[in-house]
Amino acid sequence: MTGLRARQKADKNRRMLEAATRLFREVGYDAARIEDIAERAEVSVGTFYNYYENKGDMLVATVAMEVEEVLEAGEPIVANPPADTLEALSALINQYYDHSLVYLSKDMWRTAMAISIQQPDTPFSRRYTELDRALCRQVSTLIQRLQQRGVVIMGVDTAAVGAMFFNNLNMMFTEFVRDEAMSLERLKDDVARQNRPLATLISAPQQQA
Amino acid sequence: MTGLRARQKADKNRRMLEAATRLFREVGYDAARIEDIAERAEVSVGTFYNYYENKGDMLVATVAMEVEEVLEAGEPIVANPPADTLEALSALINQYYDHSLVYLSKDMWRTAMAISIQQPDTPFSRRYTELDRALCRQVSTLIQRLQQRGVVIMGVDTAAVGAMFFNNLNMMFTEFVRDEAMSLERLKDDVARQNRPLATLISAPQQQA
DNA sequence: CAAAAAGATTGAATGAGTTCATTTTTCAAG
DNA sequence: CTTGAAAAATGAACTCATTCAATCTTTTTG
Repeated sequence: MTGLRARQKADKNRRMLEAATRLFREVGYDAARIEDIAERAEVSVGTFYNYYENKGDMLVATVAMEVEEVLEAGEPIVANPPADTLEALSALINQYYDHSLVYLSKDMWRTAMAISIQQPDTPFSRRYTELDRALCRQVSTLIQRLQQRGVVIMGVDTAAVGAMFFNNLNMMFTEFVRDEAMSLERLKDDVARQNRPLATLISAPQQQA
Repeated sequence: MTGLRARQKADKNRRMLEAATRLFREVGYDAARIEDIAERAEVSVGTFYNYYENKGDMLVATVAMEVEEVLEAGEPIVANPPADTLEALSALINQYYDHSLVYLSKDMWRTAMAISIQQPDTPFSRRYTELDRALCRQVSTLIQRLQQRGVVIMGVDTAAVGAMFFNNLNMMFTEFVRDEAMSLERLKDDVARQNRPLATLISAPQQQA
């Protein structure tokens, strides 16, 4: 059986994560004070800092959970994509976008992005970066899959094209969370429009019916 | 003649901007205390806050100056670009990148980007966003110019393609400032590689010599 | 089981950004 | 030259995130 100490530790960690996630959503990141999080989790402020390097670390931890889900939800689409380049891309990307606001608010995204840029060497920021890489690879893999199926022409550098699509969708998502008034639909439309030229140019000519 | 008050105000603002810029470069953003900036500029802390909403606002002000220069430096290239799509793009983009570290350190860039994401509604953040838009338009204009000269094929949505190139170069620059170890050369090479497929696909066939 | 070592917890103290009631300076009217 | 009002400047006080020396709990050792 696991030692008492290990169990207590896991339990405290769970309580803190839960308290923080709820508080972040309830009052926003800035207004959620460490003292409050600690109180809800029934630990002291000092204990919080034994588990997390700083306040931002805690937020990035919750974001990482979300991105992992997004990544997983993308797999079936990559495994069995629509037979049209732009449609396949949109299916994957819109899946990302639709999932993005399930657990997190725009405010939380903004803060998480800001932290991952400003403190790139904190453990959870590194994890965030890794997840970004994984998403980028997933897009590249989709292109590669389409190439194998003859939807995308041969001789295209799938890694380069995948990176380009990904950087574009990522940058546009950043713009989306920065603008509180921008809707998900608007985001999807804009990105689809931007993707169209490259998607069309790398596509093989349509088969006749 | 301008009133005494207006002159004093302009002078104080200049002193604060100068003090802040120098301190940021000397000791980094975090270590530069408002108290020190105020002392160097020979004003009180309170006065600092009469001119700038917060510490980050001051940094974004200095960044905005830098971006304006970059934008200006890009104009001659757009006016008279190399006759090859990828070369023209690289010329403009590398100009951006080379200029980026003249006044600002990676640390300052990271902080500025973080602020512009986290507090998008502060006046200087809005200016930063505007400048980003202007850069994006500049890239689109370059593509359009190449199209007019027959280097890029007709029927390409230059705004969409320009946005894609820009979002890619911007995202890659973010990655660059996040990674203290990444060199400018590495950044340029990576971006050129990513741009190649789209640049090639939108290019008109080479004229025979 | 006792004692020592290792691991965790604690919360008061620290320090930096930000606020705001008060004071000082400038300007315009009489 | 007053004087009242508007604008600006001020710095002590406040709010939090973060630290750390002291204390407590669990585990290991003899």
